[in-house]
Amino acid sequence: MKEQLKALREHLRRAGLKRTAQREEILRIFLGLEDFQTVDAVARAVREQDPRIGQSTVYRSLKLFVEAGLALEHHFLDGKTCFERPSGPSPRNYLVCTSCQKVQAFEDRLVEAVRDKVCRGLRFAPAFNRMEIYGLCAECRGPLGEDED
Amino acid sequence: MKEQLKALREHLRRAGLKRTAQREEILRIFLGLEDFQTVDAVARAVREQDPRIGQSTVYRSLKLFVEAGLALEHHFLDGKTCFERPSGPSPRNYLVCTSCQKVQAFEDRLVEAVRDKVCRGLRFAPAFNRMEIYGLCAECRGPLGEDED
DNA sequence: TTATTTGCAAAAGTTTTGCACTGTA
DNA sequence: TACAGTGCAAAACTTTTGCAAATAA
Repeated sequence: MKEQLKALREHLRRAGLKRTAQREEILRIFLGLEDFQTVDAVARAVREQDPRIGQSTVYRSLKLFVEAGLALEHHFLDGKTCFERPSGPSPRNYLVCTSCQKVQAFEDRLVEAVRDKVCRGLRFAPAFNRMEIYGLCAECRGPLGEDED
Repeated sequence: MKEQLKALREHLRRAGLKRTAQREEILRIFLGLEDFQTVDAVARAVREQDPRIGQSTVYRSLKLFVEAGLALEHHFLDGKTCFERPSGPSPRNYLVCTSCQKVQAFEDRLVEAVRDKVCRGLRFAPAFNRMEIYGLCAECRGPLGEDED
């Protein structure tokens, strides 16, 4: 069984919520999509596979997945809500291509070093942080060998 | 005359747009508010001072200010649109208090160092970047002298 | 004069909610 | 059985747009 399905059931059990076919179906479909989909895209994919599932259930389930740690909600530049399927401990740092809109996550412990330095100076107690870099991804930038940097 | 008003007029002139009382009035009110207000808050403040100004004009003006470089649009954690009044070249790095919702900008050239390092490795051509740190601000954290870090 | 801007109200898009019915525990 | 979850449609928000009247250049 998929670990995420297991995690969902565990979360439901602990929270005293019920295990339903819809929740598991929506999770399965969500996990099968490309990463960083909008609610609408998820809802359409769900409707395609099972038109009997209502869109409010999709909204409610995605929110549930966020609570269960199975999804992360984002609002990049355009403000549209989209959801990430975190793989492992999430770095929460992103490269967003302004041409093709693709998002890729990255990790770099220097980010946390900056966070600690800044927070110490301002007496800010950090809970979590994120860095977003907007620009052109390797693909949109063109073939290798071009004048770079 | 305020430099921002000058900048607005200059932008209008260059873009072949018209200088109107509403635009200048909304700018004045916007500049007088606390930083990082939602559209709705700006619209309410405008309505308070001059009920004859319609809310679509507020929306249109804020968008104009963004184009003119007089405002920056943000979507922090909750996804709500809010606007910053940039002072000087904007650092685009923020500390967001999860208790009182206050936002403070910060600058640290290490952020740009991280950006360059990451982008070089992934052939990503950065246009701009931002870092957001969520947690408790000094004020919400409590009085000085408490157990810190 | 002429094209832009405004205010209004309607429309469009997104998310939430009330409620009767269904299904899980 | 009891209560949470679902589907639907309506409501609540947020933002955009069409259009006639007003206004800047």
